[in-house]
Amino acid sequence: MSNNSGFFERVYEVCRLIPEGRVTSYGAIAKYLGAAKSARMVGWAMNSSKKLEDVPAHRVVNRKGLLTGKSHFGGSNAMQQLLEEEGVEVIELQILNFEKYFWDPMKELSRDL
DNA sequence: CTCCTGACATCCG
DNA sequence: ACGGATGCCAGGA
Repeated sequence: MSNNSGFFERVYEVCRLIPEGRVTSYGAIAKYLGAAKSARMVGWAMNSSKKLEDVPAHRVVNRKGLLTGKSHFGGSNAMQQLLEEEGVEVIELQILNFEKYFWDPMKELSRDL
């Protein structure tokens, strides 16, 4: 599972582990995988994950807490709505109290790994 | 088969 | 401090 050779597979795994009402950034996931510079790969992985229901890409935002990938959610504010439904306050694709809702895989998953 | 792009982040100048 | 260039992997044309 987590021993997959694919970089994407690891990204999917982390995304699935994101609890509801929580958000994380591409850089956090990338850094957790050991490739902070591969943050764009994380986004690209999400692109593939669009067809995967197990990957809540709407919980993954950029370092600014901005829902950059909302364009991939049908071109609507669906991404923002999903987050609001989970209890995350989002105004104009910008997450309020980003650090408060921020879920760090390195920090959270580090306990079990 | 080869080149470029892709939902970002970080370093160098 | 700000701007431009680089980096990672994989898929699409």
